[in-house]
Amino acid sequence: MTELAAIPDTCSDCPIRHRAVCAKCESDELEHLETIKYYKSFEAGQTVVWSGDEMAFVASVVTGIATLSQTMEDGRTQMVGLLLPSDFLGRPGRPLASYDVTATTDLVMCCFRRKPFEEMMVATPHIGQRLLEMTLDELDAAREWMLLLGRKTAREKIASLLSIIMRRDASLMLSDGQGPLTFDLPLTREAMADYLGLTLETVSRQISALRRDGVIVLEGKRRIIVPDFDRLLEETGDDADGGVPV
Amino acid sequence: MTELAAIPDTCSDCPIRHRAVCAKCESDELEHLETIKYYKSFEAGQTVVWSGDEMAFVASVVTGIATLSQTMEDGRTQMVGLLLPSDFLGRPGRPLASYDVTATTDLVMCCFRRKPFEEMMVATPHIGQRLLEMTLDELDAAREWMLLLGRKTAREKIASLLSIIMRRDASLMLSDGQGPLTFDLPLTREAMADYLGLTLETVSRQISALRRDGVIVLEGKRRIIVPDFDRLLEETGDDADGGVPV
DNA sequence: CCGGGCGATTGATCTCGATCAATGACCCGG
DNA sequence: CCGGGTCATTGATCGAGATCAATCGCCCGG
Repeated sequence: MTELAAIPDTCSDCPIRHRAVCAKCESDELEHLETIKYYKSFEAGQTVVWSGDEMAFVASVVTGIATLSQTMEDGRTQMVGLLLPSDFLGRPGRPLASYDVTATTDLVMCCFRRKPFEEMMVATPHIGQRLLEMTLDELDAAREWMLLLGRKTAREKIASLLSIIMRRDASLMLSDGQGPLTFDLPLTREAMADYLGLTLETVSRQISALRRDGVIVLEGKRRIIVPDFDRLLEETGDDADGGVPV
Repeated sequence: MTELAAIPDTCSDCPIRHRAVCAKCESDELEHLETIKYYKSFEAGQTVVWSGDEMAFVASVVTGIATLSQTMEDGRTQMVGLLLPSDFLGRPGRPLASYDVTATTDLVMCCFRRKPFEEMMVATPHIGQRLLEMTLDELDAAREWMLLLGRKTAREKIASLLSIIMRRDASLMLSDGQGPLTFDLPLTREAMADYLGLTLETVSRQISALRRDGVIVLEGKRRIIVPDFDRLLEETGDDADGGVPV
Protein backbone atom coordinates (compact mmCIF):
# COMPACT_ATOMS: atom_id res chain seq x y z
CA MET A 1 0.00 0.00 0.00
CA THR A 2 2.80 2.45 0.67
CA GLU A 3 6.34 2.84 -0.41
CA LEU A 4 8.95 4.53 1.70
CA ALA A 5 11.19 6.84 -0.21
CA ALA A 6 14.74 7.33 0.99
CA ILE A 7 15.20 10.23 3.34
CA PRO A 8 16.45 13.05 1.15
CA ASP A 9 19.55 14.88 2.23
CA THR A 10 17.96 18.28 2.03
CA CYS A 11 14.58 19.52 3.10
CA SER A 12 14.04 21.64 0.06
CA ASP A 13 10.97 19.83 -1.19
CA CYS A 14 9.36 19.42 2.19
CA PRO A 15 6.46 21.72 2.96
CA ILE A 16 6.61 20.97 6.67
CA ARG A 17 9.80 22.87 6.84
CA HIS A 18 9.40 25.40 4.11
CA ARG A 19 5.75 26.21 3.97
CA ALA A 20 3.87 24.51 6.70
CA VAL A 21 5.29 24.28 10.15
CA CYS A 22 8.64 25.77 10.61
CA ALA A 23 9.07 28.59 8.19
CA LYS A 24 11.22 30.49 10.63
CA CYS A 25 13.31 27.68 12.05
CA GLU A 26 17.07 27.78 12.24
CA SER A 27 19.52 25.51 10.52
CA ASP A 28 20.32 23.42 13.58
CA GLU A 29 16.73 22.21 13.56
CA LEU A 30 17.09 20.99 10.04
CA GLU A 31 19.25 18.08 11.08
CA HIS A 32 16.83 17.12 13.76
CA LEU A 33 13.98 17.11 11.26
CA GLU A 34 15.85 14.85 8.92
CA THR A 35 16.33 12.12 11.47
CA ILE A 36 12.63 11.63 12.02
CA LYS A 37 10.97 12.23 8.71
CA TYR A 38 10.22 10.08 5.69
CA TYR A 39 8.08 10.11 2.56
CA LYS A 40 5.10 7.97 1.63
CA SER A 41 3.36 7.68 -1.72
CA PHE A 42 -0.22 6.67 -2.37
CA GLU A 43 -2.05 5.99 -5.60
CA ALA A 44 -5.30 7.72 -6.47
CA GLY A 45 -8.12 5.98 -4.62
CA GLN A 46 -5.95 4.46 -1.90
CA THR A 47 -6.83 4.92 1.74
CA VAL A 48 -4.15 6.63 3.83
CA VAL A 49 -5.69 5.70 7.19
CA TRP A 50 -9.09 4.58 8.45
CA SER A 51 -10.87 6.39 11.24
CA GLY A 52 -9.92 4.70 14.51
CA ASP A 53 -6.67 3.27 13.18
CA GLU A 54 -3.44 3.85 15.00
CA MET A 55 -1.61 6.72 13.37
CA ALA A 56 2.07 6.72 14.22
CA PHE A 57 2.84 9.88 12.26
CA VAL A 58 1.80 13.38 11.47
CA ALA A 59 2.35 14.51 7.91
CA SER A 60 2.20 17.22 5.35
CA VAL A 61 1.03 16.95 1.75
CA VAL A 62 3.86 17.36 -0.74
CA THR A 63 1.94 16.75 -3.97
CA GLY A 64 -1.56 15.50 -4.73
CA ILE A 65 -4.84 15.76 -2.92
CA ALA A 66 -6.31 13.90 0.02
CA THR A 67 -9.70 14.07 1.70
CA LEU A 68 -10.89 13.59 5.27
CA SER A 69 -14.33 12.11 5.66
CA GLN A 70 -16.75 10.77 8.20
CA THR A 71 -19.17 7.92 7.60
CA MET A 72 -22.33 6.97 9.47
CA GLU A 73 -23.14 3.28 10.04
CA ASP A 74 -25.73 3.27 7.28
CA GLY A 75 -23.16 4.51 4.77
CA ARG A 76 -23.96 8.20 4.51
CA THR A 77 -20.65 10.01 4.25
CA GLN A 78 -19.62 13.62 4.53
CA MET A 79 -16.25 15.01 3.55
CA VAL A 80 -14.93 17.22 6.35
CA GLY A 81 -11.51 18.19 5.07
CA LEU A 82 -9.67 18.68 1.80
CA LEU A 83 -5.87 18.50 1.95
CA LEU A 84 -3.91 20.28 -0.74
CA PRO A 85 -0.13 20.58 -1.02
CA SER A 86 1.39 22.04 2.18
CA ASP A 87 -1.65 21.11 4.30
CA PHE A 88 -1.09 19.26 7.53
CA LEU A 89 -2.53 15.93 8.65
CA GLY A 90 -2.73 14.52 12.14
CA ARG A 91 -2.92 15.81 15.64
CA PRO A 92 -0.07 15.92 18.10
CA GLY A 93 -1.04 13.99 21.21
CA ARG A 94 -3.67 11.86 19.48
CA PRO A 95 -2.56 8.35 18.50
CA LEU A 96 -5.78 7.34 16.73
CA ALA A 97 -7.06 8.78 13.47
CA SER A 98 -10.41 10.58 13.78
CA TYR A 99 -11.35 10.46 10.10
CA ASP A 100 -10.97 8.33 7.01
CA VAL A 101 -8.17 9.81 4.91
CA THR A 102 -8.20 9.01 1.20
CA ALA A 103 -5.93 9.96 -1.67
CA THR A 104 -8.13 11.30 -4.47
CA THR A 105 -5.16 11.79 -6.78
CA ASP A 106 -1.70 10.28 -6.65
CA LEU A 107 -0.31 11.61 -3.40
CA VAL A 108 3.05 12.13 -1.73
CA MET A 109 3.14 12.87 1.96
CA CYS A 110 6.04 13.94 4.10
CA CYS A 111 5.66 12.10 7.39
CA PHE A 112 7.10 12.68 10.85
CA ARG A 113 6.98 10.04 13.50
CA ARG A 114 4.57 11.42 16.06
CA LYS A 115 6.57 11.07 19.27
CA PRO A 116 9.70 12.84 18.06
CA PHE A 117 7.52 15.45 16.39
CA GLU A 118 5.83 16.17 19.70
CA GLU A 119 9.18 16.53 21.41
CA MET A 120 10.33 18.82 18.65
CA MET A 121 7.23 20.96 19.15
CA VAL A 122 8.08 21.45 22.80
CA ALA A 123 11.66 22.34 21.96
CA THR A 124 10.80 24.61 19.04
CA PRO A 125 8.03 27.10 19.78
CA HIS A 126 7.90 28.26 16.16
CA ILE A 127 6.50 24.93 15.10
CA GLY A 128 3.65 25.11 17.57
CA GLN A 129 2.91 28.69 16.59
CA ARG A 130 2.81 27.83 12.92
CA LEU A 131 0.62 24.85 13.64
CA LEU A 132 -1.75 27.08 15.61
CA GLU A 133 -2.01 29.49 12.70
CA MET A 134 -2.70 26.65 10.29
CA THR A 135 -5.31 25.15 12.58
CA LEU A 136 -7.07 28.50 12.96
CA ASP A 137 -7.14 28.82 9.17
CA GLU A 138 -8.62 25.34 8.90
CA LEU A 139 -11.24 26.29 11.48
CA ASP A 140 -12.20 29.35 9.44
CA ALA A 141 -12.46 27.19 6.33
CA ALA A 142 -14.59 24.67 8.22
CA ARG A 143 -16.94 27.46 9.30
CA GLU A 144 -17.32 28.78 5.78
CA TRP A 145 -18.03 25.20 4.78
CA MET A 146 -20.72 24.99 7.47
CA LEU A 147 -22.49 28.01 5.96
CA LEU A 148 -22.34 26.28 2.60
CA LEU A 149 -23.73 23.00 3.97
CA GLY A 150 -26.45 24.56 6.08
CA ARG A 151 -27.79 27.37 3.94
CA LYS A 152 -26.70 27.35 0.32
CA THR A 153 -28.67 25.99 -2.63
CA ALA A 154 -27.26 23.20 -4.79
CA ARG A 155 -26.24 25.67 -7.49
CA GLU A 156 -24.52 27.95 -4.98
CA LYS A 157 -22.72 24.96 -3.51
CA ILE A 158 -21.28 23.95 -6.87
CA ALA A 159 -20.20 27.50 -7.71
CA SER A 160 -18.63 27.85 -4.26
CA LEU A 161 -16.70 24.60 -4.60
CA LEU A 162 -15.30 25.63 -7.98
CA SER A 163 -14.17 29.00 -6.64
CA ILE A 164 -12.68 27.42 -3.50
CA ILE A 165 -10.64 24.96 -5.54
CA MET A 166 -9.50 27.70 -7.90
CA ARG A 167 -8.45 29.90 -5.01
CA ARG A 168 -6.77 27.23 -2.92
CA ASP A 169 -4.63 25.51 -5.47
CA ALA A 170 -3.11 27.78 -8.06
CA SER A 171 -0.98 24.79 -9.09
CA LEU A 172 -4.04 23.25 -10.72
CA MET A 173 -4.49 26.23 -13.00
CA LEU A 174 -3.60 25.62 -16.61
CA SER A 175 -3.81 29.27 -17.70
CA ASP A 176 -2.08 32.39 -16.40
CA GLY A 177 -2.98 36.01 -15.97
CA GLN A 178 -6.51 37.12 -16.80
CA GLY A 179 -8.90 35.98 -19.48
CA PRO A 180 -10.59 32.58 -19.26
CA LEU A 181 -9.25 30.49 -16.37
CA THR A 182 -8.80 26.77 -16.96
CA PHE A 183 -8.21 23.97 -14.47
CA ASP A 184 -8.81 20.27 -13.92
CA LEU A 185 -11.22 19.13 -11.23
CA PRO A 186 -9.31 16.89 -8.81
CA LEU A 187 -12.52 15.27 -7.56
CA THR A 188 -15.06 12.84 -9.01
CA ARG A 189 -18.73 13.85 -9.04
CA GLU A 190 -19.22 11.55 -6.08
CA ALA A 191 -16.43 13.20 -4.09
CA MET A 192 -17.89 16.59 -4.93
CA ALA A 193 -21.25 15.37 -3.66
CA ASP A 194 -19.63 14.21 -0.40
CA TYR A 195 -17.99 17.59 -0.07
CA LEU A 196 -21.22 19.50 -0.64
CA GLY A 197 -23.77 17.34 1.15
CA LEU A 198 -25.55 16.49 -2.11
CA THR A 199 -26.06 13.40 -4.28
CA LEU A 200 -23.87 12.84 -7.28
CA GLU A 201 -26.90 13.22 -9.59
CA THR A 202 -27.61 16.69 -8.25
CA VAL A 203 -23.95 17.64 -8.69
CA SER A 204 -24.06 16.49 -12.29
CA ARG A 205 -27.31 18.33 -13.01
CA GLN A 206 -26.10 21.59 -11.49
CA ILE A 207 -22.81 21.46 -13.38
CA SER A 208 -24.82 20.95 -16.56
CA ALA A 209 -27.02 23.91 -15.60
CA LEU A 210 -24.02 26.18 -15.04
CA ARG A 211 -22.69 25.07 -18.41
CA ARG A 212 -26.04 25.77 -20.12
CA ASP A 213 -26.08 29.22 -18.53
CA GLY A 214 -22.59 30.00 -19.78
CA VAL A 215 -21.03 30.35 -16.31
CA ILE A 216 -18.54 27.58 -17.09
CA VAL A 217 -17.39 25.64 -20.14
CA LEU A 218 -16.57 21.93 -19.94
CA GLU A 219 -13.80 20.22 -21.86
CA GLY A 220 -14.34 16.52 -21.27
CA LYS A 221 -15.66 15.63 -17.83
CA ARG A 222 -13.01 17.15 -15.64
CA ARG A 223 -11.57 20.23 -17.32
CA ILE A 224 -13.34 23.44 -16.38
CA ILE A 225 -13.02 26.76 -18.19
CA VAL A 226 -14.28 29.85 -16.42
CA PRO A 227 -14.81 32.67 -18.95
CA ASP A 228 -15.68 35.23 -16.25
CA PHE A 229 -14.56 34.60 -12.69
CA ASP A 230 -16.70 37.44 -11.29
CA ARG A 231 -19.75 35.84 -12.87
CA LEU A 232 -18.92 32.59 -11.09
CA LEU A 233 -18.50 34.44 -7.80
CA GLU A 234 -21.97 35.96 -8.17
CA GLU A 235 -23.33 32.43 -8.26
CA THR A 236 -21.76 31.48 -4.95
CA GLY A 237 -24.05 33.64 -2.80
CA ASP A 238 -21.02 35.05 -0.93
CA ASP A 239 -20.58 38.79 -0.58
CA ALA A 240 -18.34 40.43 -3.09
CA ASP A 241 -15.42 41.08 -0.72
CA GLY A 242 -15.70 37.41 0.33
CA GLY A 243 -13.65 35.55 2.84
CA VAL A 244 -12.13 36.18 6.20
CA PRO A 245 -10.25 39.40 6.92
CA VAL A 246 -6.56 39.22 7.74
CA MET B 1 -23.88 48.09 25.80
CA THR B 2 -21.13 46.85 28.08
CA GLU B 3 -19.98 47.44 31.60
CA LEU B 4 -16.43 47.04 32.74
CA ALA B 5 -16.12 45.23 36.02
CA ALA B 6 -13.24 46.07 38.34
CA ILE B 7 -10.19 43.92 37.89
CA PRO B 8 -10.45 41.29 40.60
CA ASP B 9 -7.44 40.70 42.81
CA THR B 10 -7.36 37.02 42.15
CA CYS B 11 -7.86 35.05 38.98
CA SER B 12 -9.80 32.30 40.65
CA ASP B 13 -12.96 32.75 38.64
CA CYS B 14 -11.22 33.23 35.33
CA PRO B 15 -11.25 30.28 32.98
CA ILE B 16 -8.48 31.69 30.81
CA ARG B 17 -6.11 30.98 33.57
CA HIS B 18 -7.63 27.98 35.22
CA ARG B 19 -9.36 26.06 32.53
CA ALA B 20 -8.72 27.55 29.18
CA VAL B 21 -5.33 28.82 28.30
CA CYS B 22 -2.78 28.56 30.95
CA ALA B 23 -3.64 25.67 33.15
CA LYS B 24 0.00 24.98 33.80
CA CYS B 25 1.30 28.50 34.23
CA GLU B 26 3.33 29.62 37.22
CA SER B 27 2.45 32.22 39.79
CA ASP B 28 4.68 34.92 38.35
CA GLU B 29 2.53 34.92 35.24
CA LEU B 30 -0.51 35.58 37.32
CA GLU B 31 0.49 39.15 37.99
CA HIS B 32 1.12 39.75 34.35
CA LEU B 33 -2.32 38.44 33.46
CA GLU B 34 -4.01 40.76 35.91
CA THR B 35 -2.54 43.87 34.36
CA ILE B 36 -4.14 43.25 31.00
CA LYS B 37 -7.44 41.60 31.67
CA TYR B 38 -10.93 42.86 32.44
CA TYR B 39 -14.51 41.62 32.52
CA LYS B 40 -17.44 42.52 30.32
CA SER B 41 -21.09 41.67 30.80
CA PHE B 42 -23.77 41.36 28.15
CA GLU B 43 -27.50 40.85 28.41
CA ALA B 44 -29.31 38.06 26.60
CA GLY B 45 -29.81 39.09 22.99
CA GLN B 46 -27.02 41.67 22.91
CA THR B 47 -24.40 41.60 20.20
CA VAL B 48 -20.84 41.19 21.42
CA VAL B 49 -19.23 42.15 18.09
CA TRP B 50 -20.29 42.32 14.48
CA SER B 51 -18.40 40.56 11.75
CA GLY B 52 -15.83 42.97 10.34
CA ASP B 53 -15.70 45.12 13.48
CA GLU B 54 -12.43 45.90 15.12
CA MET B 55 -11.88 43.55 18.01
CA ALA B 56 -9.32 44.86 20.45
CA PHE B 57 -9.49 41.84 22.72
CA VAL B 58 -9.53 38.10 22.93
CA ALA B 59 -11.72 36.60 25.60
CA SER B 60 -12.99 33.60 27.41
CA VAL B 61 -16.55 32.87 28.49
CA VAL B 62 -16.97 32.95 32.28
CA THR B 63 -20.73 32.36 32.49
CA GLY B 64 -23.51 32.27 29.93
CA ILE B 65 -23.64 31.32 26.29
CA ALA B 66 -22.64 33.11 23.11
CA THR B 67 -22.96 32.14 19.46
CA LEU B 68 -20.87 32.82 16.37
CA SER B 69 -22.78 33.18 13.15
CA GLN B 70 -22.40 34.09 9.52
CA THR B 71 -25.02 35.85 7.45
CA MET B 72 -25.43 36.05 3.68
CA GLU B 73 -26.57 39.32 2.07
CA ASP B 74 -30.09 38.03 1.60
CA GLY B 75 -30.40 37.27 5.30
CA ARG B 76 -29.82 33.54 5.42
CA THR B 77 -27.80 32.86 8.55
CA GLN B 78 -25.87 29.88 9.82
CA MET B 79 -24.52 29.49 13.32
CA VAL B 80 -20.90 28.35 13.14
CA GLY B 81 -19.86 28.31 16.77
CA LEU B 82 -21.39 27.87 20.21
CA LEU B 83 -19.39 29.27 23.13
CA LEU B 84 -19.98 27.78 26.54
CA PRO B 85 -18.18 28.66 29.78
CA SER B 86 -14.37 28.33 29.41
CA ASP B 87 -14.53 28.58 25.60
CA PHE B 88 -12.25 31.04 23.87
CA LEU B 89 -13.17 33.87 21.51
CA GLY B 90 -10.91 35.73 19.12
CA ARG B 91 -7.81 35.07 17.16
CA PRO B 92 -4.35 36.30 18.05
CA GLY B 93 -2.99 38.32 15.14
CA ARG B 94 -6.38 39.15 13.67
CA PRO B 95 -7.74 42.59 14.57
CA LEU B 96 -11.12 42.22 12.82
CA ALA B 97 -13.91 39.91 13.91
CA SER B 98 -14.79 37.24 11.36
CA TYR B 99 -18.24 36.41 12.71
CA ASP B 100 -21.21 37.99 14.42
CA VAL B 101 -20.98 37.15 18.11
CA THR B 102 -24.22 37.26 20.09
CA ALA B 103 -25.06 36.60 23.73
CA THR B 104 -27.99 34.18 23.82
CA THR B 105 -28.17 34.27 27.59
CA ASP B 106 -26.79 36.79 30.04
CA LEU B 107 -23.07 36.54 29.50
CA VAL B 108 -19.85 37.41 31.33
CA MET B 109 -16.62 37.37 29.38
CA CYS B 110 -13.08 37.67 30.66
CA CYS B 111 -11.23 39.81 28.15
CA PHE B 112 -7.54 40.31 27.43
CA ARG B 113 -6.35 43.19 25.35
CA ARG B 114 -5.05 41.60 22.19
CA LYS B 115 -1.58 43.09 21.88
CA PRO B 116 -0.41 42.24 25.40
CA PHE B 117 -2.01 38.82 25.03
CA GLU B 118 0.02 38.17 21.91
CA GLU B 119 3.21 39.22 23.68
CA MET B 120 2.31 36.96 26.56
CA MET B 121 1.82 34.07 24.14
CA VAL B 122 5.33 34.52 22.82
CA ALA B 123 6.76 34.70 26.32
CA THR B 124 4.73 31.80 27.67
CA PRO B 125 4.71 28.72 25.45
CA HIS B 126 2.14 26.96 27.61
CA ILE B 127 -0.50 29.44 26.55
CA GLY B 128 0.07 28.80 22.88
CA GLN B 129 0.05 25.07 23.45
CA ARG B 130 -3.21 25.22 25.33
CA LEU B 131 -4.71 27.42 22.66
CA LEU B 132 -3.63 24.93 20.00
CA GLU B 133 -5.32 22.10 21.87
CA MET B 134 -8.50 24.13 22.24
CA THR B 135 -8.47 25.09 18.57
CA LEU B 136 -8.00 21.46 17.51
CA ASP B 137 -10.96 20.50 19.70
CA GLU B 138 -13.03 23.22 18.07
CA LEU B 139 -12.01 21.93 14.67
CA ASP B 140 -13.15 18.43 15.59
CA ALA B 141 -16.44 19.84 16.81
CA ALA B 142 -16.82 21.82 13.58
CA ARG B 143 -16.28 18.65 11.57
CA GLU B 144 -18.85 16.70 13.52
CA TRP B 145 -21.16 19.65 12.92
CA MET B 146 -20.44 19.43 9.18
CA LEU B 147 -21.57 15.80 9.14
CA LEU B 148 -24.74 16.89 10.89
CA LEU B 149 -25.41 19.74 8.44
CA GLY B 150 -24.60 17.76 5.32
CA ARG B 151 -26.09 14.35 5.95
CA LYS B 152 -28.44 14.12 8.91
CA THR B 153 -32.24 14.26 8.80
CA ALA B 154 -34.13 16.95 10.70
CA ARG B 155 -34.99 14.50 13.48
CA GLU B 156 -31.39 13.35 13.80
CA LYS B 157 -30.24 16.96 13.89
CA ILE B 158 -32.52 17.80 16.80
CA ALA B 159 -31.53 14.69 18.76
CA SER B 160 -27.85 15.46 18.09
CA LEU B 161 -28.20 19.04 19.27
CA LEU B 162 -29.86 17.95 22.50
CA SER B 163 -27.14 15.41 23.22
CA ILE B 164 -24.38 17.89 22.34
CA ILE B 165 -25.76 20.48 24.72
CA MET B 166 -26.19 17.90 27.45
CA ARG B 167 -22.65 16.67 27.02
CA ARG B 168 -20.96 20.03 26.71
CA ASP B 169 -22.48 21.90 29.57
CA ALA B 170 -23.07 19.83 32.66
CA SER B 171 -23.78 23.12 34.45
CA LEU B 172 -27.14 23.31 32.67
CA MET B 173 -28.22 19.99 34.13
CA LEU B 174 -30.86 20.22 36.82
CA SER B 175 -30.66 16.59 37.91
CA ASP B 176 -27.75 14.46 39.07
CA GLY B 177 -26.68 10.89 38.70
CA GLN B 178 -28.79 8.56 36.57
CA GLY B 179 -32.52 8.40 35.97
CA PRO B 180 -34.28 11.05 33.95
CA LEU B 181 -31.97 13.92 32.99
CA THR B 182 -33.39 17.42 33.06
CA PHE B 183 -32.01 20.65 31.63
CA ASP B 184 -33.04 24.00 30.19
CA LEU B 185 -32.46 24.75 26.52
CA PRO B 186 -30.30 27.86 26.29
CA LEU B 187 -31.44 28.56 22.71
CA THR B 188 -34.66 29.77 21.12
CA ARG B 189 -36.22 27.66 18.36
CA GLU B 190 -34.83 30.15 15.89
CA ALA B 191 -31.29 29.84 17.26
CA MET B 192 -31.62 26.06 17.15
CA ALA B 193 -32.69 26.35 13.51
CA ASP B 194 -29.64 28.50 12.74
CA TYR B 195 -27.46 25.91 14.44
CA LEU B 196 -28.94 23.02 12.51
CA GLY B 197 -29.49 24.53 9.07
CA LEU B 198 -33.28 24.19 9.37
CA THR B 199 -36.25 26.53 9.68
CA LEU B 200 -37.73 27.24 13.08
CA GLU B 201 -40.98 25.55 12.03
CA THR B 202 -39.17 22.31 11.29
CA VAL B 203 -37.37 22.51 14.63
CA SER B 204 -40.67 22.94 16.40
CA ARG B 205 -42.30 20.06 14.52
CA GLN B 206 -39.44 17.68 15.19
CA ILE B 207 -39.32 18.53 18.88
CA SER B 208 -43.05 17.81 19.01
CA ALA B 209 -42.45 14.52 17.20
CA LEU B 210 -39.76 13.46 19.67
CA ARG B 211 -42.15 14.35 22.49
CA ARG B 212 -45.00 12.33 20.89
CA ASP B 213 -42.64 9.38 20.54
CA GLY B 214 -41.61 9.56 24.19
CA VAL B 215 -37.94 10.30 23.52
CA ILE B 216 -38.18 13.56 25.49
CA VAL B 217 -40.67 15.21 27.81
CA LEU B 218 -41.26 18.97 27.72
CA GLU B 219 -41.95 21.13 30.76
CA GLY B 220 -42.90 24.49 29.34
CA LYS B 221 -41.11 25.54 26.17
CA ARG B 222 -37.54 25.30 27.31
CA ARG B 223 -37.17 22.59 29.93
CA ILE B 224 -36.30 19.19 28.52
CA ILE B 225 -36.52 15.88 30.39
CA VAL B 226 -34.75 12.89 28.89
CA PRO B 227 -36.15 9.68 30.39
CA ASP B 228 -33.62 7.47 28.59
CA PHE B 229 -30.39 9.00 27.34
CA ASP B 230 -29.44 5.93 25.29
CA ARG B 231 -32.75 6.16 23.48
CA LEU B 232 -31.94 9.77 22.59
CA LEU B 233 -28.51 8.74 21.35
CA GLU B 234 -30.08 6.16 19.03
CA GLU B 235 -31.98 8.98 17.39
CA THR B 236 -28.82 10.95 16.59
CA GLY B 237 -27.58 8.56 13.91
CA ASP B 238 -24.10 8.53 15.50
CA ASP B 239 -22.38 5.25 16.26
CA ALA B 240 -22.71 3.98 19.78
CA ASP B 241 -19.14 4.74 20.88
CA GLY B 242 -19.65 8.27 19.46
CA GLY B 243 -17.22 11.13 19.41
CA VAL B 244 -13.56 11.57 18.73
CA PRO B 245 -10.99 9.28 20.34
CA VAL B 246 -8.45 10.76 22.76
C1' DC C 1 -58.76 42.88 33.33
C1' DC C 2 -57.29 43.83 28.87
C1' DG C 3 -54.16 44.41 24.90
C1' DG C 4 -49.83 43.91 22.67
C1' DG C 5 -45.63 41.50 21.73
C1' DC C 6 -42.83 37.57 21.44
C1' DG C 7 -41.85 32.85 21.03
C1' DA C 8 -43.81 28.57 19.84
C1' DT C 9 -47.05 25.39 17.67
C1' DT C 10 -49.73 23.57 14.01
C1' DG C 11 -51.84 23.32 9.36
C1' DA C 12 -51.82 23.54 4.13
C1' DT C 13 -49.23 23.63 0.24
C1' DC C 14 -45.14 23.92 -2.66
C1' DT C 15 -40.51 22.96 -4.20
C1' DC C 16 -35.85 21.51 -4.36
C1' DG C 17 -33.08 17.88 -4.14
C1' DA C 18 -33.26 12.68 -3.31
C1' DT C 19 -34.28 8.44 -5.28
C1' DC C 20 -34.82 4.98 -8.78
C1' DA C 21 -33.66 3.87 -13.34
C1' DA C 22 -31.87 3.98 -18.05
C1' DT C 23 -28.41 5.57 -21.17
C1' DG C 24 -24.03 7.53 -22.68
C1' DA C 25 -18.88 8.34 -22.99
C1' DC C 26 -14.52 6.73 -22.39
C1' DC C 27 -10.76 3.53 -21.27
C1' DC C 28 -8.38 -0.62 -21.29
C1' DG C 29 -7.37 -5.44 -22.07
C1' DG C 30 -8.22 -9.41 -24.96
C1' DC D 1 -13.35 -4.65 -32.82
C1' DC D 2 -15.71 -6.10 -28.92
C1' DG D 3 -17.06 -6.54 -23.96
C1' DG D 4 -16.82 -5.01 -19.36
C1' DG D 5 -15.95 -1.48 -16.00
C1' DT D 6 -16.03 3.10 -14.26
C1' DC D 7 -17.65 7.61 -14.26
C1' DA D 8 -21.07 10.82 -15.81
C1' DT D 9 -25.49 12.40 -17.74
C1' DT D 10 -30.36 12.63 -18.05
C1' DG D 11 -35.27 11.43 -17.10
C1' DA D 12 -39.35 10.40 -14.06
C1' DT D 13 -41.16 10.42 -9.71
C1' DC D 14 -41.25 11.06 -4.73
C1' DG D 15 -40.88 13.13 -0.32
C1' DA D 16 -38.58 15.85 3.46
C1' DG D 17 -38.34 20.14 4.67
C1' DA D 18 -39.40 25.07 3.22
C1' DT D 19 -42.80 28.43 2.88
C1' DC D 20 -46.97 30.87 3.89
C1' DA D 21 -50.34 31.56 7.26
C1' DA D 22 -53.24 31.14 11.36
C1' DT D 23 -53.46 30.40 16.21
C1' DC D 24 -51.89 29.75 20.86
C1' DG D 25 -49.72 30.65 25.43
C1' DC D 26 -47.36 33.51 28.26
C1' DC D 27 -45.47 37.64 30.17
C1' DC D 28 -45.68 42.30 31.13
C1' DG D 29 -47.29 46.97 31.42
C1' DG D 30 -51.30 49.92 31.64
